[in-house]
Amino acid sequence: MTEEHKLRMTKQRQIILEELRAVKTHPTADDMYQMLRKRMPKISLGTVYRNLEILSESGIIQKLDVGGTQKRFDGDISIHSHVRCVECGCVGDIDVKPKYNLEEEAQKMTDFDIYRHRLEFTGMCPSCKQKKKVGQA
Amino acid sequence: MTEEHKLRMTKQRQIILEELRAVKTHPTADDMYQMLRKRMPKISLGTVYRNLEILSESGIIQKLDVGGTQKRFDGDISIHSHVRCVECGCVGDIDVKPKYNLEEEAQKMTDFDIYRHRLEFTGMCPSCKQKKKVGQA
DNA sequence: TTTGGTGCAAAGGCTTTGCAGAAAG
DNA sequence: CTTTCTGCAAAGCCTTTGCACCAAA
Repeated sequence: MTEEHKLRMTKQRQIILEELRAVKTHPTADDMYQMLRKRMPKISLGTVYRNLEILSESGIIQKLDVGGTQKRFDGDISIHSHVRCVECGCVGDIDVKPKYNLEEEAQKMTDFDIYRHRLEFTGMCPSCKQKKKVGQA
Repeated sequence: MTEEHKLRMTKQRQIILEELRAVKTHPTADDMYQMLRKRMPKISLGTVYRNLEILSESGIIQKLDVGGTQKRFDGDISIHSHVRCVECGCVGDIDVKPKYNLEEEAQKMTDFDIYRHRLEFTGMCPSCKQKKKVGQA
Protein backbone atom coordinates (compact mmCIF):
# COMPACT_ATOMS: atom_id res chain seq x y z
CA MET A 1 0.00 0.00 0.00
CA THR A 2 1.45 3.29 1.09
CA GLU A 3 5.17 3.07 0.66
CA GLU A 4 6.83 3.22 4.08
CA HIS A 5 9.96 5.23 4.21
CA LYS A 6 12.43 5.85 6.98
CA LEU A 7 12.63 9.54 7.68
CA ARG A 8 16.03 11.04 8.30
CA MET A 9 16.35 14.21 10.26
CA THR A 10 18.43 16.25 7.88
CA LYS A 11 19.46 19.80 8.65
CA GLN A 12 17.06 21.03 5.99
CA ARG A 13 14.12 19.14 7.37
CA GLN A 14 14.91 20.33 10.83
CA ILE A 15 15.04 24.02 10.09
CA ILE A 16 11.94 23.77 7.93
CA LEU A 17 10.09 22.37 10.89
CA GLU A 18 11.59 24.90 13.28
CA GLU A 19 10.78 27.90 11.13
CA LEU A 20 7.27 26.74 10.42
CA ARG A 21 6.60 26.21 14.09
CA ALA A 22 8.09 29.57 14.99
CA VAL A 23 5.69 31.45 12.83
CA LYS A 24 1.95 31.95 12.88
CA THR A 25 1.50 33.23 9.35
CA HIS A 26 0.61 30.01 7.52
CA PRO A 27 3.29 30.51 4.88
CA THR A 28 3.25 29.19 1.34
CA ALA A 29 6.11 27.00 0.18
CA ASP A 30 7.75 29.98 -1.40
CA ASP A 31 7.32 32.10 1.73
CA MET A 32 9.14 29.36 3.60
CA TYR A 33 11.85 29.24 0.99
CA GLN A 34 12.48 32.97 1.40
CA MET A 35 12.57 32.66 5.19
CA LEU A 36 14.85 29.65 5.12
CA ARG A 37 17.36 31.13 2.72
CA LYS A 38 18.39 33.56 5.41
CA ARG A 39 19.53 30.69 7.59
CA MET A 40 20.62 28.29 4.88
CA PRO A 41 21.37 30.15 1.67
CA LYS A 42 21.83 27.07 -0.49
CA ILE A 43 18.59 25.32 0.38
CA SER A 44 16.56 24.64 -2.72
CA LEU A 45 12.93 25.30 -3.41
CA GLY A 46 12.50 21.66 -4.40
CA THR A 47 13.72 20.55 -1.00
CA VAL A 48 11.27 22.87 0.68
CA TYR A 49 8.37 21.46 -1.33
CA ARG A 50 9.49 17.89 -0.77
CA ASN A 51 9.81 18.30 2.96
CA LEU A 52 6.60 20.19 3.46
CA GLU A 53 4.88 17.39 1.58
CA ILE A 54 6.56 14.64 3.60
CA LEU A 55 5.98 16.36 6.92
CA SER A 56 2.34 16.94 6.19
CA GLU A 57 1.83 13.38 5.01
CA SER A 58 3.38 12.19 8.24
CA GLY A 59 0.94 14.35 10.17
CA ILE A 60 3.72 16.44 11.70
CA ILE A 61 2.45 19.62 10.09
CA GLN A 62 -0.72 20.56 8.23
CA LYS A 63 -1.15 21.42 4.59
CA LEU A 64 -3.88 24.01 4.14
CA ASP A 65 -6.09 24.48 1.16
CA VAL A 66 -7.71 27.76 2.04
CA GLY A 67 -8.40 29.07 -1.41
CA GLY A 68 -6.16 31.11 -3.61
CA THR A 69 -3.67 29.44 -5.89
CA GLN A 70 -0.98 28.43 -3.44
CA LYS A 71 -1.14 25.88 -0.70
CA ARG A 72 -0.17 27.02 2.78
CA PHE A 73 1.34 25.22 5.73
CA ASP A 74 0.65 25.27 9.44
CA GLY A 75 2.95 23.97 12.17
CA ASP A 76 -0.01 23.83 14.52
CA ILE A 77 -1.80 20.54 13.99
CA SER A 78 -4.50 21.09 16.57
CA ILE A 79 -8.01 21.31 15.20
CA HIS A 80 -8.85 24.87 14.35
CA SER A 81 -10.23 26.94 11.49
CA HIS A 82 -8.79 29.67 9.33
CA VAL A 83 -9.76 33.01 7.87
CA ARG A 84 -8.35 34.20 4.60
CA CYS A 85 -8.21 37.89 3.82
CA VAL A 86 -9.96 38.53 0.51
CA GLU A 87 -7.73 41.54 -0.01
CA CYS A 88 -4.19 40.35 0.58
CA GLY A 89 -4.63 36.58 0.92
CA CYS A 90 -3.08 36.34 4.36
CA VAL A 91 -4.43 33.69 6.69
CA GLY A 92 -5.27 33.81 10.39
CA ASP A 93 -6.44 31.31 12.96
CA ILE A 94 -9.95 30.97 14.35
CA ASP A 95 -10.77 28.86 17.36
CA VAL A 96 -14.44 28.29 16.70
CA LYS A 97 -15.47 24.72 16.57
CA PRO A 98 -19.02 23.73 15.80
CA LYS A 99 -20.89 22.71 18.92
CA TYR A 100 -22.17 19.49 17.50
CA ASN A 101 -20.95 16.76 15.23
CA LEU A 102 -21.03 18.08 11.70
CA GLU A 103 -19.80 14.82 10.20
CA GLU A 104 -22.72 13.01 11.76
CA GLU A 105 -25.16 15.55 10.38
CA ALA A 106 -23.61 15.36 6.96
CA GLN A 107 -23.62 11.59 6.95
CA LYS A 108 -27.41 11.59 7.08
CA MET A 109 -27.63 13.44 3.79
CA THR A 110 -25.29 11.52 1.53
CA ASP A 111 -24.15 8.18 0.17
CA PHE A 112 -20.54 9.15 0.69
CA ASP A 113 -18.76 7.90 3.80
CA ILE A 114 -17.92 11.10 5.61
CA TYR A 115 -14.48 11.28 7.17
CA ARG A 116 -13.98 14.84 8.28
CA HIS A 117 -14.91 18.44 7.76
CA ARG A 118 -13.14 21.68 7.15
CA LEU A 119 -14.56 25.03 8.13
CA GLU A 120 -13.05 28.14 6.66
CA PHE A 121 -13.85 31.80 6.73
CA THR A 122 -13.17 34.70 4.44
CA GLY A 123 -12.92 38.25 5.62
CA MET A 124 -10.58 41.20 5.85
CA CYS A 125 -7.47 41.38 7.97
CA PRO A 126 -6.75 44.30 10.32
CA SER A 127 -4.00 45.66 8.13
CA CYS A 128 -6.14 45.74 4.99
CA LYS A 129 -9.02 47.29 6.90
CA GLN A 130 -6.68 50.06 7.92
CA LYS A 131 -5.50 50.64 4.38
CA LYS A 132 -9.08 50.82 3.12
CA LYS A 133 -9.97 53.39 5.73
CA VAL A 134 -7.00 55.59 4.89
CA GLY A 135 -7.52 55.17 1.16
CA GLN A 136 -11.10 56.37 1.13
CA ALA A 137 -10.52 59.28 3.53
CA MET B 1 -13.54 50.35 -9.01
CA THR B 2 -14.72 47.07 -10.40
CA GLU B 3 -14.81 47.44 -14.14
CA GLU B 4 -18.37 47.11 -15.41
CA HIS B 5 -18.76 45.21 -18.60
CA LYS B 6 -21.80 44.48 -20.71
CA LEU B 7 -22.27 40.75 -21.03
CA ARG B 8 -23.28 39.34 -24.38
CA MET B 9 -25.09 36.07 -24.59
CA THR B 10 -22.92 34.29 -27.10
CA LYS B 11 -23.60 30.75 -28.21
CA GLN B 12 -20.56 29.59 -26.27
CA ARG B 13 -21.61 31.27 -23.07
CA GLN B 14 -25.07 29.89 -23.45
CA ILE B 15 -24.12 26.26 -23.86
CA ILE B 16 -21.57 26.52 -21.08
CA LEU B 17 -24.32 27.66 -18.77
CA GLU B 18 -26.74 25.04 -20.05
CA GLU B 19 -24.32 22.16 -19.69
CA LEU B 20 -23.19 23.21 -16.26
CA ARG B 21 -26.77 23.48 -15.06
CA ALA B 22 -27.67 20.14 -16.58
CA VAL B 23 -25.07 18.30 -14.60
CA LYS B 24 -24.57 17.63 -10.90
CA THR B 25 -20.95 16.58 -11.02
CA HIS B 26 -19.20 19.88 -10.22
CA PRO B 27 -16.94 19.65 -13.27
CA THR B 28 -13.51 21.19 -13.66
CA ALA B 29 -12.89 23.58 -16.54
CA ASP B 30 -11.40 20.77 -18.53
CA ASP B 31 -14.31 18.44 -17.78
CA MET B 32 -16.58 21.12 -19.18
CA TYR B 33 -14.37 21.53 -22.23
CA GLN B 34 -14.65 17.82 -22.98
CA MET B 35 -18.42 17.87 -22.53
CA LEU B 36 -18.85 20.99 -24.64
CA ARG B 37 -16.75 19.77 -27.54
CA LYS B 38 -19.41 17.24 -28.32
CA ARG B 39 -21.91 20.00 -28.99
CA MET B 40 -19.52 22.61 -30.34
CA PRO B 41 -16.34 20.99 -31.62
CA LYS B 42 -14.45 24.23 -32.20
CA ILE B 43 -14.96 25.77 -28.79
CA SER B 44 -11.64 26.57 -27.18
CA LEU B 45 -10.41 25.80 -23.71
CA GLY B 46 -9.57 29.47 -23.23
CA THR B 47 -13.18 30.41 -23.91
CA VAL B 48 -14.35 27.88 -21.37
CA TYR B 49 -12.05 29.29 -18.72
CA ARG B 50 -12.97 32.87 -19.57
CA ASN B 51 -16.68 32.22 -19.39
CA LEU B 52 -16.60 30.18 -16.22
CA GLU B 53 -14.67 33.01 -14.65
CA ILE B 54 -17.05 35.69 -15.89
CA LEU B 55 -20.15 33.74 -14.95
CA SER B 56 -18.88 33.06 -11.46
CA GLU B 57 -17.84 36.66 -10.94
CA SER B 58 -21.32 37.69 -11.96
CA GLY B 59 -22.76 35.32 -9.39
CA ILE B 60 -24.56 33.27 -12.03
CA ILE B 61 -22.60 30.13 -11.18
CA GLN B 62 -20.25 29.18 -8.33
CA LYS B 63 -16.54 28.55 -8.46
CA LEU B 64 -15.57 25.88 -5.94
CA ASP B 65 -12.28 25.49 -4.18
CA VAL B 66 -12.75 22.10 -2.64
CA GLY B 67 -9.17 20.97 -2.49
CA GLY B 68 -7.20 19.19 -5.14
CA THR B 69 -5.39 21.10 -7.84
CA GLN B 70 -8.24 22.07 -10.10
CA LYS B 71 -11.08 24.45 -9.44
CA ARG B 72 -14.58 23.12 -9.96
CA PHE B 73 -17.81 24.78 -10.96
CA ASP B 74 -21.38 24.47 -9.77
CA GLY B 75 -24.47 25.67 -11.59
CA ASP B 76 -26.39 25.56 -8.33
CA ILE B 77 -25.80 28.81 -6.47
CA SER B 78 -27.94 27.98 -3.47
CA ILE B 79 -26.08 27.72 -0.18
CA HIS B 80 -24.91 24.18 0.36
CA SER B 81 -21.77 22.24 1.21
CA HIS B 82 -19.68 19.71 -0.66
CA VAL B 83 -17.93 16.41 -0.04
CA ARG B 84 -14.82 15.49 -1.95
CA CYS B 85 -13.86 11.86 -2.37
CA VAL B 86 -10.32 11.34 -1.12
CA GLU B 87 -9.94 8.47 -3.55
CA CYS B 88 -11.09 9.77 -6.94
CA GLY B 89 -11.57 13.48 -6.25
CA CYS B 90 -15.21 13.59 -7.30
CA VAL B 91 -17.46 16.05 -5.52
CA GLY B 92 -20.99 15.65 -4.19
CA ASP B 93 -23.52 17.95 -2.56
CA ILE B 94 -24.41 18.06 1.12
CA ASP B 95 -27.37 19.96 2.45
CA VAL B 96 -26.22 20.42 6.03
CA LYS B 97 -26.11 23.95 7.19
CA PRO B 98 -24.91 24.86 10.66
CA LYS B 99 -27.82 25.63 12.94
CA TYR B 100 -26.38 28.84 14.25
CA ASN B 101 -24.43 31.74 12.90
CA LEU B 102 -20.86 30.61 12.46
CA GLU B 103 -19.69 33.97 11.22
CA GLU B 104 -20.89 35.57 14.43
CA GLU B 105 -19.09 32.96 16.51
CA ALA B 106 -15.93 33.40 14.53
CA GLN B 107 -16.09 37.16 14.75
CA LYS B 108 -15.70 36.95 18.51
CA MET B 109 -12.34 35.28 18.17
CA THR B 110 -10.49 37.43 15.66
CA ASP B 111 -9.45 40.88 14.55
CA PHE B 112 -10.42 40.08 10.99
CA ASP B 113 -13.80 41.27 9.75
CA ILE B 114 -15.57 38.03 8.97
CA TYR B 115 -17.58 37.95 5.76
CA ARG B 116 -18.60 34.36 5.22
CA HIS B 117 -17.79 30.74 5.82
CA ARG B 118 -17.31 27.62 3.80
CA LEU B 119 -17.93 24.17 5.16
CA GLU B 120 -16.53 21.21 3.30
CA PHE B 121 -16.29 17.52 3.91
CA THR B 122 -13.97 14.79 2.78
CA GLY B 123 -14.97 11.18 2.51
CA MET B 124 -15.36 8.33 0.10
CA CYS B 125 -17.87 8.15 -2.71
CA PRO B 126 -20.13 5.12 -3.23
CA SER B 127 -18.29 4.02 -6.32
CA CYS B 128 -14.87 4.04 -4.63
CA LYS B 129 -16.29 2.25 -1.59
CA GLN B 130 -17.45 -0.47 -3.91
CA LYS B 131 -14.08 -0.77 -5.58
CA LYS B 132 -12.33 -1.04 -2.23
CA LYS B 133 -14.65 -3.77 -1.14
CA VAL B 134 -14.09 -5.79 -4.30
CA GLY B 135 -10.36 -5.16 -4.26
CA GLN B 136 -9.80 -6.51 -0.77
CA ALA B 137 -12.10 -9.50 -1.17
C1' DT C 1 -20.92 50.27 -36.53
C1' DT C 2 -19.28 49.50 -32.01
C1' DT C 3 -17.46 46.78 -28.58
C1' DG C 4 -17.19 42.47 -26.41
C1' DG C 5 -16.08 37.55 -27.51
C1' DT C 6 -13.65 33.72 -29.78
C1' DG C 7 -9.95 30.49 -31.30
C1' DC C 8 -5.35 29.67 -31.24
C1' DA C 9 -1.09 29.42 -29.35
C1' DA C 10 2.19 31.16 -26.40
C1' DA C 11 3.28 32.53 -21.81
C1' DG C 12 2.78 32.25 -16.69
C1' DG C 13 2.68 30.56 -12.02
C1' DC C 14 3.08 26.94 -8.87
C1' DT C 15 4.64 22.29 -8.04
C1' DT C 16 6.83 17.99 -9.16
C1' DT C 17 10.64 15.22 -10.75
C1' DG C 18 15.09 13.02 -12.79
C1' DC C 19 19.62 12.80 -11.79
C1' DA C 20 24.25 12.74 -9.86
C1' DG C 21 26.53 13.80 -5.86
C1' DA C 22 26.13 14.39 -0.54
C1' DA C 23 25.04 12.85 3.93
C1' DA C 24 22.51 10.32 7.61
C1' DG C 25 22.31 6.07 10.05
C1' DC D 1 28.21 0.72 3.17
C1' DT D 2 23.36 1.50 2.16
C1' DT D 3 19.61 4.20 1.49
C1' DT D 4 17.53 8.52 1.77
C1' DC D 5 18.06 13.35 0.80
C1' DT D 6 19.71 17.47 -1.58
C1' DG D 7 20.53 21.05 -5.22
C1' DC D 8 19.79 22.05 -9.71
C1' DA D 9 17.32 22.40 -13.69
C1' DA D 10 13.95 20.71 -16.58
C1' DA D 11 9.39 19.24 -17.11
C1' DG D 12 4.40 19.25 -15.92
C1' DC D 13 -0.04 20.79 -15.04
C1' DC D 14 -3.55 24.09 -14.81
C1' DT D 15 -4.81 28.68 -15.99
C1' DT D 16 -4.29 33.15 -18.10
C1' DT D 17 -3.38 36.20 -21.93
C1' DG D 18 -2.13 38.66 -26.56
C1' DC D 19 -3.76 39.04 -30.91
C1' DA D 20 -6.33 39.18 -35.15
C1' DC D 21 -10.69 37.97 -36.67
C1' DC D 22 -15.74 37.37 -35.63
C1' DA D 23 -20.30 38.42 -34.10
C1' DA D 24 -23.78 40.39 -30.76
C1' DA D 25 -26.51 44.35 -30.12
